[in-house]
Amino acid sequence: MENYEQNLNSPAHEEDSDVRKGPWTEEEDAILVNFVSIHGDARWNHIARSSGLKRTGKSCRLRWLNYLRPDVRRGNITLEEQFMILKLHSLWGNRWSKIAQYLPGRTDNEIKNYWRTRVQKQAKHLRCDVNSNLFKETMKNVWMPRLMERINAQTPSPRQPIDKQTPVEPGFVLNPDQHRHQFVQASELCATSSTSPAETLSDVQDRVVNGSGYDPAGQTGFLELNDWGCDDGDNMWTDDESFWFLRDQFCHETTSFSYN
DNA sequence: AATACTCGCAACCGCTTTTTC
DNA sequence: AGAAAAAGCGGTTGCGAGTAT
Repeated sequence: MENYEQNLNSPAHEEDSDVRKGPWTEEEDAILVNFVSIHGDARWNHIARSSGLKRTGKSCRLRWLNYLRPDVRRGNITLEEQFMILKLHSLWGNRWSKIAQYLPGRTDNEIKNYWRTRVQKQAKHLRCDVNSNLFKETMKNVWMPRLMERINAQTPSPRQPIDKQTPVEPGFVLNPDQHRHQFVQASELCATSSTSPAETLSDVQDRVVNGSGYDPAGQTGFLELNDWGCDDGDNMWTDDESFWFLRDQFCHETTSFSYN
């Protein structure tokens, strides 16, 4: 731990060989919070020097943004947030800070970690490259509808239902009790778009739905959506306009797929 | 109970972009 | 206008906790 905290191989531009690295202590946190509350969260190098912390400005900024900022939201990523991440990543790729702007309280670092630990793990289990069209199609046509299905199932919609705004189209089944759209099961989906010649979307769907073709040596079995690290009880995000906008948009996109 | 392994996440690094002087 | 400094960003690393053997 000593080596970790006192890495002497710091970059040359950091003249102070006394610079601290590694995990922040409670005392350091308190100093930084106190200093920022008085002087504001700008000019990080100045803060680093003036506060007496033996940290770089970059380190101070990162600690503040990712941990100490009062509006940082901690805890499991909700289903709605998962949906947002998948959707926005499909639009913008690894633009973590841009994605984070649409997830209040979440940091780019957290979203990046979520993607790497959960989503890339899914790709690995499916034996797809995370950047492949095949995996993207699977995301869009299998995981996102299932995620939406679970979101719809767990909470009443706080907004005007979509079915009152738009006609019901192929690809949707209206649930009259809840006035909500219920997505078809992934196994019933039939993609109309093309996929890689070596393996079709339905091949991957087969692994998703049935676990067939899954490497038995893996022993862990196929990961369900429940395994994506969400907490079903944590659903405080359904009032967010961004989420509902994306949900609506996604519902329309999904109509391009049809039943078998 | 001990050891090996896996996973999640905080924090670092290097590069790029923006701001300041 | 240009150089230097600061801020921002995405990729990567490695610690520590939890789990499997």
